[in-house]
Amino acid sequence: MSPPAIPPGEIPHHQQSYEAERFEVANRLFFRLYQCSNLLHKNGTRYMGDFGATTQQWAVLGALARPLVRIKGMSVKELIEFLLLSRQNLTAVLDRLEARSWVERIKDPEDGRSRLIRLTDDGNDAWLAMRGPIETFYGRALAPLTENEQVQLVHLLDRLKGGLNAV
Amino acid sequence: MSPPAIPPGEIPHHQQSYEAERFEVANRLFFRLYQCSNLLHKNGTRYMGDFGATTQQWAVLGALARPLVRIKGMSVKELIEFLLLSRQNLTAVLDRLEARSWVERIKDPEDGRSRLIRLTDDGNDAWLAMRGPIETFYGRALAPLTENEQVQLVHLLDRLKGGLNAV
DNA sequence: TTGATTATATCAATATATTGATATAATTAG
DNA sequence: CTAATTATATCAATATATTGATATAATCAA
Repeated sequence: MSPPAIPPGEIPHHQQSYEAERFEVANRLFFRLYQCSNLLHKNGTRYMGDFGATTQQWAVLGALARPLVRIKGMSVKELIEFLLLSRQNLTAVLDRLEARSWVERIKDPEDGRSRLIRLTDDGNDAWLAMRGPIETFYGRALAPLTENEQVQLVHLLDRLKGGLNAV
Repeated sequence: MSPPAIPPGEIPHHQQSYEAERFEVANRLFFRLYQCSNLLHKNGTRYMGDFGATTQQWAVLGALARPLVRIKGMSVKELIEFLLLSRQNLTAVLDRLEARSWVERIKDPEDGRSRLIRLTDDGNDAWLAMRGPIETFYGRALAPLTENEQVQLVHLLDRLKGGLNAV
Protein backbone atom coordinates (compact mmCIF):
# COMPACT_ATOMS: atom_id res chain seq x y z
CA MET A 1 0.00 0.00 0.00
CA SER A 2 1.27 3.47 -0.86
CA PRO A 3 1.00 6.28 1.73
CA PRO A 4 -1.96 8.66 1.33
CA ALA A 5 -1.25 11.70 -0.84
CA ILE A 6 -0.87 14.99 1.01
CA PRO A 7 -2.22 18.07 -0.81
CA PRO A 8 0.63 20.56 -1.28
CA GLY A 9 0.73 23.43 1.16
CA GLU A 10 -1.57 21.62 3.53
CA ILE A 11 -0.48 20.38 6.93
CA PRO A 12 -1.28 16.71 7.51
CA HIS A 13 -3.93 16.18 10.12
CA HIS A 14 -1.76 14.20 12.53
CA GLN A 15 0.80 17.00 12.46
CA GLN A 16 -1.85 19.66 13.10
CA SER A 17 -2.99 17.88 16.24
CA TYR A 18 0.63 17.38 17.27
CA GLU A 19 1.22 21.14 17.05
CA ALA A 20 -2.04 21.81 18.85
CA GLU A 21 -1.07 19.40 21.61
CA ARG A 22 2.35 21.02 21.99
CA PHE A 23 0.65 24.39 22.38
CA GLU A 24 -1.79 23.00 24.92
CA VAL A 25 1.03 21.64 27.08
CA ALA A 26 2.92 24.95 26.92
CA ASN A 27 -0.21 26.95 27.61
CA ARG A 28 -1.08 24.82 30.61
CA LEU A 29 2.49 25.02 31.88
CA PHE A 30 2.62 28.82 31.85
CA PHE A 31 -0.89 29.13 33.22
CA ARG A 32 0.03 26.89 36.14
CA LEU A 33 3.12 29.01 36.68
CA TYR A 34 0.89 32.09 36.63
CA GLN A 35 -1.52 30.57 39.14
CA CYS A 36 1.25 29.34 41.46
CA SER A 37 2.86 32.77 41.39
CA ASN A 38 -0.43 34.47 42.26
CA LEU A 39 -0.92 32.08 45.18
CA LEU A 40 2.67 32.47 46.33
CA HIS A 41 2.32 36.24 46.60
CA LYS A 42 -1.22 36.23 47.97
CA ASN A 43 -0.72 33.57 50.64
CA GLY A 44 2.95 34.32 51.25
CA THR A 45 2.15 37.92 52.14
CA ARG A 46 -0.61 36.63 54.43
CA TYR A 47 1.96 34.51 56.28
CA MET A 48 4.13 37.60 56.69
CA GLY A 49 1.17 39.46 58.20
CA ASP A 50 2.68 39.65 61.69
CA PHE A 51 5.67 41.50 60.29
CA GLY A 52 3.81 43.80 57.93
CA ALA A 53 6.07 42.50 55.17
CA THR A 54 5.37 41.34 51.63
CA THR A 55 6.82 38.53 49.53
CA GLN A 56 8.99 41.11 47.73
CA GLN A 57 10.51 42.30 50.98
CA TRP A 58 10.88 38.66 52.01
CA ALA A 59 12.82 38.02 48.79
CA VAL A 60 15.12 41.00 49.35
CA LEU A 61 15.80 40.12 52.99
CA GLY A 62 16.42 36.49 51.99
CA ALA A 63 18.94 37.58 49.39
CA LEU A 64 20.77 39.84 51.85
CA ALA A 65 20.71 37.29 54.70
CA ARG A 66 22.83 34.75 52.84
CA PRO A 67 26.09 33.98 54.68
CA LEU A 68 28.55 35.72 52.35
CA VAL A 69 26.25 38.68 51.64
CA ARG A 70 25.30 39.28 55.29
CA ILE A 71 28.63 41.04 56.00
CA LYS A 72 29.63 42.54 52.66
CA GLY A 73 26.23 43.55 51.34
CA MET A 74 25.14 43.51 47.72
CA SER A 75 25.07 46.22 45.07
CA VAL A 76 21.77 47.37 43.59
CA LYS A 77 22.89 46.01 40.25
CA GLU A 78 23.56 42.56 41.71
CA LEU A 79 20.18 42.59 43.47
CA ILE A 80 18.42 43.48 40.22
CA GLU A 81 20.09 40.61 38.38
CA PHE A 82 19.34 38.23 41.23
CA LEU A 83 15.71 39.16 41.83
CA LEU A 84 14.96 39.94 38.18
CA LEU A 85 13.02 43.13 38.66
CA SER A 86 13.48 46.70 37.45
CA ARG A 87 15.82 49.19 39.08
CA GLN A 88 13.04 51.68 39.75
CA ASN A 89 10.92 49.04 41.41
CA LEU A 90 13.75 47.70 43.55
CA THR A 91 14.60 51.26 44.64
CA ALA A 92 11.08 51.67 45.94
CA VAL A 93 11.19 48.38 47.84
CA LEU A 94 14.60 49.30 49.30
CA ASP A 95 13.24 52.71 50.34
CA ARG A 96 10.52 51.02 52.37
CA LEU A 97 12.97 48.57 53.91
CA GLU A 98 15.37 51.42 54.74
CA ALA A 99 12.52 53.42 56.30
CA ARG A 100 11.93 50.45 58.63
CA SER A 101 15.67 50.28 59.38
CA TRP A 102 15.87 46.75 58.04
CA VAL A 103 18.49 47.55 55.40
CA GLU A 104 21.11 50.29 54.98
CA ARG A 105 22.85 51.78 51.94
CA ILE A 106 26.59 52.08 52.48
CA LYS A 107 29.34 53.28 50.17
CA ASP A 108 31.24 50.60 48.31
CA PRO A 109 34.91 50.98 49.36
CA GLU A 110 35.96 49.47 46.03
CA ASP A 111 33.80 51.62 43.72
CA GLY A 112 32.68 55.12 44.60
CA ARG A 113 29.76 54.96 42.21
CA SER A 114 28.34 51.84 43.79
CA ARG A 115 26.41 51.58 47.02
CA LEU A 116 26.10 48.34 48.91
CA ILE A 117 22.77 47.27 50.37
CA ARG A 118 23.25 45.51 53.68
CA LEU A 119 20.99 43.99 56.29
CA THR A 120 20.95 45.90 59.59
CA ASP A 121 20.88 44.07 62.93
CA ASP A 122 17.16 44.89 63.12
CA GLY A 123 16.72 43.50 59.63
CA ASN A 124 18.57 40.34 60.56
CA ASP A 125 16.38 39.90 63.64
CA ALA A 126 13.27 40.39 61.51
CA TRP A 127 14.54 37.83 59.01
CA LEU A 128 15.25 35.27 61.75
CA ALA A 129 11.76 35.82 63.17
CA MET A 130 10.26 35.33 59.72
CA ARG A 131 11.98 31.99 59.32
CA GLY A 132 9.34 30.27 61.46
CA PRO A 133 6.28 31.24 59.38
CA ILE A 134 8.29 30.68 56.20
CA GLU A 135 9.16 27.11 57.20
CA THR A 136 5.52 26.47 58.04
CA PHE A 137 4.50 27.93 54.67
CA TYR A 138 7.04 25.80 52.81
CA GLY A 139 5.98 22.65 54.64
CA ARG A 140 2.30 23.12 53.86
CA ALA A 141 2.75 24.27 50.28
CA LEU A 142 5.04 21.34 49.47
CA ALA A 143 2.96 18.72 51.26
CA PRO A 144 1.65 17.22 47.98
CA LEU A 145 5.20 16.65 46.67
CA THR A 146 7.75 14.03 47.72
CA GLU A 147 11.33 15.11 48.42
CA ASN A 148 12.41 13.70 45.07
CA GLU A 149 9.69 15.59 43.27
CA GLN A 150 10.72 18.81 44.97
CA VAL A 151 14.31 18.39 43.80
CA GLN A 152 13.07 17.53 40.34
CA LEU A 153 10.83 20.61 40.28
CA VAL A 154 13.79 22.81 41.21
CA HIS A 155 15.76 21.40 38.28
CA LEU A 156 12.92 21.93 35.84
CA LEU A 157 12.27 25.48 37.06
CA ASP A 158 16.00 26.13 36.70
CA ARG A 159 15.84 25.17 33.04
CA LEU A 160 12.65 27.14 32.52
CA LYS A 161 14.30 30.19 34.05
CA GLY A 162 17.12 29.82 31.54
CA GLY A 163 14.65 29.66 28.68
CA LEU A 164 12.59 32.58 29.95
CA ASN A 165 15.74 34.62 30.36
CA ALA A 166 16.82 34.03 26.76
CA VAL A 167 13.40 34.56 25.24
CA MET B 1 29.21 -1.01 70.07
CA SER B 2 26.37 1.01 71.50
CA PRO B 3 25.05 4.05 69.63
CA PRO B 4 26.33 7.43 70.82
CA ALA B 5 24.24 9.02 73.51
CA ILE B 6 22.08 11.93 72.46
CA PRO B 7 21.66 14.71 75.04
CA PRO B 8 17.96 15.13 75.81
CA GLY B 9 16.27 18.04 74.07
CA GLU B 10 19.05 18.30 71.56
CA ILE B 11 18.61 17.52 67.89
CA PRO B 12 21.22 15.10 66.52
CA HIS B 13 23.61 16.72 64.08
CA HIS B 14 22.67 14.56 61.08
CA GLN B 15 19.04 15.50 61.63
CA GLN B 16 19.84 19.20 61.88
CA SER B 17 21.54 19.11 58.49
CA TYR B 18 18.64 17.10 57.11
CA GLU B 19 16.22 19.82 58.20
CA ALA B 20 18.54 22.50 56.83
CA GLU B 21 18.78 20.68 53.51
CA ARG B 22 15.01 20.38 53.29
CA PHE B 23 14.68 24.10 53.86
CA GLU B 24 17.31 24.83 51.24
CA VAL B 25 15.46 22.80 48.62
CA ALA B 26 12.16 24.50 49.45
CA ASN B 27 13.76 27.93 49.50
CA ARG B 28 15.40 27.37 46.14
CA LEU B 29 12.14 26.02 44.70
CA PHE B 30 10.08 29.05 45.64
CA PHE B 31 12.82 31.45 44.66
CA ARG B 32 13.00 29.84 41.21
CA LEU B 33 9.22 30.14 41.00
CA TYR B 34 9.54 33.81 41.95
CA GLN B 35 12.22 34.42 39.31
CA CYS B 36 10.31 32.55 36.58
CA SER B 37 7.18 34.53 37.37
CA ASN B 38 9.07 37.83 37.17
CA LEU B 39 10.52 36.84 33.80
CA LEU B 40 7.16 35.59 32.55
CA HIS B 41 5.50 38.94 33.23
CA LYS B 42 8.43 41.09 32.15
CA ASN B 43 9.19 39.30 28.87
CA GLY B 44 5.63 38.18 28.21
CA THR B 45 4.40 41.77 28.29
CA ARG B 46 7.27 42.69 25.95
CA TYR B 47 6.02 40.08 23.47
CA MET B 48 2.56 41.61 23.67
CA GLY B 49 4.01 45.03 22.86
CA ASP B 50 2.36 45.27 19.43
CA PHE B 51 -1.05 44.91 21.06
CA GLY B 52 -0.45 47.16 24.05
CA ALA B 53 -1.53 44.27 26.23
CA THR B 54 -0.10 42.80 29.41
CA THR B 55 0.26 39.25 30.66
CA GLN B 56 -2.78 39.81 32.87
CA GLN B 57 -4.92 40.80 29.92
CA TRP B 58 -3.45 37.87 28.01
CA ALA B 59 -4.55 35.56 30.84
CA VAL B 60 -8.09 36.96 30.88
CA LEU B 61 -8.47 36.79 27.09
CA GLY B 62 -7.07 33.24 27.13
CA ALA B 63 -9.61 32.21 29.75
CA LEU B 64 -12.50 33.74 27.79
CA ALA B 65 -11.35 32.36 24.41
CA ARG B 66 -11.72 28.72 25.44
CA PRO B 67 -14.25 26.86 23.25
CA LEU B 68 -17.07 26.46 25.76
CA VAL B 69 -16.58 29.90 27.33
CA ARG B 70 -16.33 31.79 24.02
CA ILE B 71 -20.14 31.69 23.55
CA LYS B 72 -21.52 31.60 27.07
CA GLY B 73 -19.04 33.85 28.83
CA MET B 74 -17.84 33.50 32.40
CA SER B 75 -19.00 35.12 35.62
CA VAL B 76 -16.66 37.39 37.56
CA LYS B 77 -16.67 34.88 40.37
CA GLU B 78 -15.58 32.06 38.06
CA LEU B 79 -12.83 34.23 36.60
CA ILE B 80 -11.56 35.07 40.07
CA GLU B 81 -11.37 31.40 41.03
CA PHE B 82 -9.71 30.53 37.74
CA LEU B 83 -7.12 33.31 37.64
CA LEU B 84 -6.64 33.43 41.41
CA LEU B 85 -6.64 37.18 41.86
CA SER B 86 -8.77 39.59 43.86
CA ARG B 87 -12.16 40.86 42.74
CA GLN B 88 -11.09 44.49 42.90
CA ASN B 89 -8.05 43.80 40.80
CA LEU B 90 -9.95 41.77 38.21
CA THR B 91 -12.57 44.52 37.97
CA ALA B 92 -9.84 47.01 37.05
CA VAL B 93 -8.39 44.68 34.40
CA LEU B 94 -11.88 44.06 32.98
CA ASP B 95 -12.55 47.81 32.92
CA ARG B 96 -9.48 48.32 30.71
CA LEU B 97 -10.45 45.41 28.46
CA GLU B 98 -14.01 46.73 28.21
CA ALA B 99 -12.71 50.22 27.35
CA ARG B 100 -10.85 48.66 24.43
CA SER B 101 -14.03 46.78 23.41
CA TRP B 102 -12.28 43.46 23.84
CA VAL B 103 -14.76 42.12 26.41
CA GLU B 104 -18.37 42.89 27.31
CA ARG B 105 -20.40 42.50 30.49
CA ILE B 106 -23.80 40.95 29.81
CA LYS B 107 -26.60 39.97 32.16
CA ASP B 108 -26.70 36.33 33.19
CA PRO B 109 -30.12 35.02 32.01
CA GLU B 110 -30.01 32.41 34.78
CA ASP B 111 -29.12 34.72 37.69
CA GLY B 112 -30.05 38.39 37.80
CA ARG B 113 -27.26 39.18 40.27
CA SER B 114 -24.57 37.74 38.06
CA ARG B 115 -23.02 39.31 34.99
CA LEU B 116 -21.21 37.28 32.37
CA ILE B 117 -17.93 38.47 30.92
CA ARG B 118 -17.67 37.59 27.25
CA LEU B 119 -15.13 38.11 24.51
CA THR B 120 -16.31 40.51 21.80
CA ASP B 121 -15.55 39.87 18.13
CA ASP B 122 -12.80 42.49 18.39
CA GLY B 123 -11.46 40.72 21.45
CA ASN B 124 -11.49 37.40 19.65
CA ASP B 125 -9.62 38.91 16.71
CA ALA B 126 -7.05 40.38 19.09
CA TRP B 127 -6.65 37.02 20.78
CA LEU B 128 -6.15 35.22 17.48
CA ALA B 129 -3.54 37.81 16.46
CA MET B 130 -1.76 37.34 19.78
CA ARG B 131 -1.48 33.61 19.22
CA GLY B 132 1.52 34.07 16.90
CA PRO B 133 3.78 35.93 19.37
CA ILE B 134 2.57 33.66 22.17
CA GLU B 135 3.59 30.52 20.27
CA THR B 136 6.99 32.08 19.56
CA PHE B 137 7.34 32.97 23.23
CA TYR B 138 6.39 29.46 24.34
CA GLY B 139 8.79 27.86 21.86
CA ARG B 140 11.76 29.94 22.97
CA ALA B 141 11.03 29.79 26.69
CA LEU B 142 10.62 26.00 26.60
CA ALA B 143 13.64 25.36 24.36
CA PRO B 144 15.75 23.98 27.26
CA LEU B 145 13.09 21.37 28.14
CA THR B 146 12.19 18.17 26.31
CA GLU B 147 8.54 17.39 25.65
CA ASN B 148 8.57 14.85 28.45
CA GLU B 149 10.05 17.36 30.86
CA GLN B 150 7.39 19.90 29.93
CA VAL B 151 4.62 17.41 30.70
CA GLN B 152 6.37 16.50 33.95
CA LEU B 153 6.69 20.16 34.91
CA VAL B 154 2.97 20.68 34.34
CA HIS B 155 2.20 17.78 36.69
CA LEU B 156 4.54 19.09 39.39
CA LEU B 157 3.18 22.64 39.12
CA ASP B 158 -0.32 21.17 39.37
CA ARG B 159 0.57 19.57 42.68
CA LEU B 160 2.31 22.69 43.88
CA LYS B 161 -0.77 24.72 43.06
CA GLY B 162 -2.82 22.36 45.20
CA GLY B 163 -0.41 22.80 48.09
CA LEU B 164 -0.24 26.56 47.71
CA ASN B 165 -4.02 26.71 47.61
CA ALA B 166 -4.39 24.79 50.87
CA VAL B 167 -1.63 26.62 52.71
C1' DT C 1 -42.73 38.57 53.58
C1' DT C 2 -38.74 39.16 56.19
C1' DG C 3 -34.09 38.33 56.59
C1' DA C 4 -29.78 36.27 55.35
C1' DT C 5 -26.94 35.31 51.67
C1' DT C 6 -24.84 36.05 47.24
C1' DA C 7 -22.81 38.73 43.18
C1' DT C 8 -21.09 42.65 41.83
C1' DA C 9 -19.37 47.30 42.15
C1' DT C 10 -16.90 51.13 44.15
C1' DC C 11 -13.76 53.96 47.09
C1' DA C 12 -9.55 54.21 49.60
C1' DA C 13 -4.93 53.12 51.02
C1' DT C 14 -0.77 50.82 50.13
C1' DA C 15 2.75 48.08 47.63
C1' DT C 16 4.36 46.17 43.50
C1' DA C 17 5.91 46.45 38.65
C1' DT C 18 6.96 48.23 33.97
C1' DT C 19 9.10 51.73 30.51
C1' DG C 20 11.07 56.14 29.40
C1' DA C 21 13.44 60.37 30.36
C1' DT C 22 16.63 63.01 33.05
C1' DA C 23 20.33 63.92 36.41
C1' DT C 24 24.59 63.29 39.14
C1' DA C 25 28.77 61.41 40.42
C1' DA C 26 32.59 58.22 39.88
C1' DT C 27 35.37 55.24 36.96
C1' DT C 28 37.65 54.13 32.82
C1' DA C 29 39.44 54.51 28.12
C1' DG C 30 41.57 57.42 24.76
C1' DC D 1 42.84 65.58 30.67
C1' DT D 2 38.72 64.68 28.09
C1' DA D 3 35.12 61.78 26.78
C1' DA D 4 32.52 57.73 27.19
C1' DT D 5 30.81 54.58 30.27
C1' DT D 6 28.88 52.94 34.55
C1' DA D 7 25.97 53.00 38.94
C1' DT D 8 22.58 55.00 41.11
C1' DA D 9 18.71 58.00 41.79
C1' DT D 10 14.52 60.42 40.61
C1' DC D 11 10.17 61.85 38.23
C1' DA D 12 6.27 60.55 35.56
C1' DA D 13 2.80 57.62 33.57
C1' DT D 14 0.46 53.40 33.62
C1' DA D 15 -0.95 48.72 35.11
C1' DT D 16 -1.08 45.31 38.51
C1' DA D 17 -2.20 43.58 43.15
C1' DT D 18 -3.72 43.37 48.03
C1' DT D 19 -7.09 44.29 52.11
C1' DG D 20 -10.95 46.62 54.13
C1' DA D 21 -15.21 49.13 54.13
C1' DT D 22 -19.48 50.32 51.97
C1' DA D 23 -23.37 49.98 48.71
C1' DT D 24 -26.90 47.92 45.66
C1' DA D 25 -29.61 44.55 43.73
C1' DA D 26 -31.16 39.81 43.20
C1' DT D 27 -31.85 35.21 45.11
C1' DC D 28 -32.98 32.05 48.63
C1' DA D 29 -34.42 30.24 53.10
C1' DA D 30 -37.38 30.75 57.06
